[in-house]
Amino acid sequence: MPETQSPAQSLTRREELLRIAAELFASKGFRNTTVRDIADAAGILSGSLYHHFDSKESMVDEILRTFQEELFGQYDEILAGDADPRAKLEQAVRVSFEAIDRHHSEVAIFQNDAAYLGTLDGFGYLAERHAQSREVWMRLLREGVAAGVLRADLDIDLVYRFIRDTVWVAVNWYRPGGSLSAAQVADQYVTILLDGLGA
Amino acid sequence: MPETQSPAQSLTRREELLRIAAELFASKGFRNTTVRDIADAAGILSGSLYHHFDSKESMVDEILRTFQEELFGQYDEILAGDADPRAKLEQAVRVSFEAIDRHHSEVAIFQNDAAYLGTLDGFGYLAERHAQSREVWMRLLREGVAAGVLRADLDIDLVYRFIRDTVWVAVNWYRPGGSLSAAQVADQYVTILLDGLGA
DNA sequence: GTCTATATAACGATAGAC
DNA sequence: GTCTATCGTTATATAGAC
Repeated sequence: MPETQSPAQSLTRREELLRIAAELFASKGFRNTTVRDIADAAGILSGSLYHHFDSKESMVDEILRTFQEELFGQYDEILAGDADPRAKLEQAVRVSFEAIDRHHSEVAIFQNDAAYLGTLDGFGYLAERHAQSREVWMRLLREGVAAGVLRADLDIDLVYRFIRDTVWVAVNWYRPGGSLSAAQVADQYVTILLDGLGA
Repeated sequence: MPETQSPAQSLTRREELLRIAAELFASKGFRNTTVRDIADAAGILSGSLYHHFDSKESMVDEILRTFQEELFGQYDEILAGDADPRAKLEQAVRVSFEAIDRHHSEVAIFQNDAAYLGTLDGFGYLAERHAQSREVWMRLLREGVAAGVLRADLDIDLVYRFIRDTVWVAVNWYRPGGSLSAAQVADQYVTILLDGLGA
């Protein structure tokens, strides 16, 4: 029925183009991906992309906003839960690796291009999300120290950066569907973080 | 003496331009830094840069080669030393943070742009150095497990990636001359890695 | 929804004057 | 060693035909 395309079909085409763009942004970087790259991968010409999106920037904007709404919803659930401090830290690490597994492209774009994108108009929410993420982890760490399950002799800001970097940078080598599952990686990371490498 | 410029003076000007370029590559990324950006920062016009260098790529090539020769020389010294396995791991972490402190731009370029640069002709040594770095850390870890100072129940490849990522990604927030010295950061990272965060 | 065709700007790099 | 001037290419984005 070419005359009466459903909204669902339009949405599907739009989402398909966003998925293609996200994979290219993730693997080559936002600046290093041209609209011609995206159009080629989609089997159309570059000009045709502008029927669906206003600009290249609006594409990455939509990709990142959708992903971050889901991720921070999960962090909020952990904070609101009634698990003990050590379990909450473990949950936060696991949720992060699940995000790397299920939204690999989006995490890679956020990890590798957020610094540049944050300088553009309309991307101020990236800095807000960054601050929000810091608050989540810092609160988990402070609760852990207060409860006596985390050692108190370390610089807590440095510990935050250690965990944040360690978790998110894994997107650059972790491959969904590979030999190690996200849960397996998360288990070992939690072990190293909380118990250390020492025998 | 304008007629008889010494080699030292030419070298100084060349090194000054490389330093300016390295800072821009590090803060904005290689692809996102134009030759006009470099020339502007140096107070000359873009065409004048080509009196000193063949291309933008040859500039970053010279920056990375010089840095890596020094860094891997230090790793080799650690491997050849007679310290115990745990001390060698500590030394490797400290040497890495000293590199972040004293060669901040170079480390940032290697951390952020090596994946792209490695695809270019003439940059095959980046992959070689990457493999060499892996061998250094894997050898240190295997010796640690064999000596019984490191726990043996973890995936050693995953531990390698954990340490590598954790150490080098710190270049994105560490600032030379800031409130935390490289040695202080290295001390706390070694503590977290070997002893863990658990109380 | 895609194509043809093109506007406009920025890019890396070059040639020759000074 | 730098400047003037510009070439050739590629980038994002647009206008209108189909």
